[in-house]
Amino acid sequence: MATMTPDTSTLAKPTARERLLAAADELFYDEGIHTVGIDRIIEHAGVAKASLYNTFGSKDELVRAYLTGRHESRQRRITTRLEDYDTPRAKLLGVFDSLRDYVALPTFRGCAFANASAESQPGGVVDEVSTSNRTWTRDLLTDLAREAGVADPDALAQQLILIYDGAITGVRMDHRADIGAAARATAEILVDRALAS
Amino acid sequence: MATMTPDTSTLAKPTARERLLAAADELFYDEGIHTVGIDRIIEHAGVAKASLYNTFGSKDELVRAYLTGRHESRQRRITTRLEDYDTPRAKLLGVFDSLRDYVALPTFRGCAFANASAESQPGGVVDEVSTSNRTWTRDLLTDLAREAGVADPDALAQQLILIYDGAITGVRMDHRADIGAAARATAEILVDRALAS
DNA sequence: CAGAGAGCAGACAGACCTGTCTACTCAACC
DNA sequence: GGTTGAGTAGACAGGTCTGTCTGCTCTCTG
Repeated sequence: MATMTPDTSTLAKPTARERLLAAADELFYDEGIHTVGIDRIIEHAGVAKASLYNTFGSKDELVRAYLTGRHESRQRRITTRLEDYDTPRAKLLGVFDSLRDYVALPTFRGCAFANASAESQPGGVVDEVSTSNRTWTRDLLTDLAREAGVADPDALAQQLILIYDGAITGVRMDHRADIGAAARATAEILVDRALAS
Repeated sequence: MATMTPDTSTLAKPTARERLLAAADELFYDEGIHTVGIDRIIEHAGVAKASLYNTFGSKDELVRAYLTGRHESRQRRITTRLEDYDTPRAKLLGVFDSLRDYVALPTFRGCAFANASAESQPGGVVDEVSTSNRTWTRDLLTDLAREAGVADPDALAQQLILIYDGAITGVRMDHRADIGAAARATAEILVDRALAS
């Protein structure tokens, strides 16, 4: 049963791929994709340039890996969080509990996909990963709204996405600590209103 | 009474400054600031490189002029629109009428300030202009909410900003035509709820 | 011990970017 | 008609960017 695949997540020193991905994640997210050059990334990762190009092939593919990683860790973060809640209504609001905690982190600097999209050509790598990330969120909220028994799940999901995106932009631009809580409260108003009708 | 100042907005050929600003506005907004080089701008403006540096001094100052122009035209657009409405409540919703129309334009590509901010160093030119733009919006909504007589104008303004920002992000990322209307409808729910209590 | 695979260090090519500078044109105005 | 100001065209410097390539050093495994 036990395979020989090394458990890279718990012990031993990280591979070049992992260090590159960690460096890209930090630098791209903090400073933007165009602003951060290959040299900064390999220096921060403590890795040779050849390792980057052997592993990823191009900066564009590194960007794809960076965004894919963000997408997956976001899915994990929310999915895990929702296990703490029982009812569909509680899960809907749990998404906003997760958001509230997330935007309060000192490392928060907005939505990685929106940020990347702002400085990329349409139709490129960024659009691909962004789209699947957006779809996942909308589906999650629509499904939960349906399970909760609201009359128009699409409409409620759309309202909640407005709040969700708005909180991310607001914290990013205004640096107000209370926006996460305000979003959670506003979401509750809209959920309960949809459940009441 | 009639001065000799040429009315550049109505007739005659635009000055180099105006053509540069128009080119910067279009290219920076469509493709991002880092992506668009000086050469593309002067070519699009039909202007010599020396004219750019004589007029603005640096690319950074051109960026500032671009964002300042966006800020001012946004103020004009909303202020003018609000003259059509009588009551504070109608004006609050008028902001979202304006938003709904604006995000429906084929040229819409999100918030110029948020986009610029995603690819700029904190504390630079972008932050300066962005901050005044954000403050203006918040003050506008807070003042209108107060005039409308709601119990907690700050809270309502915060909720409406969530919706406002969310609509901009949503249209930008999802390309859904109906988000503008959904934002208007959600704003109405929150305004009326604040007025009822 | 020998060999292989992974990674490191860094030079280099070629493109592109910002900003400067020179030399020329043209129109307005006293 | 001469001067002045605004603009044009384009070469150029100096830096930075991505991506390639060569040669070396580990470390693990058979």
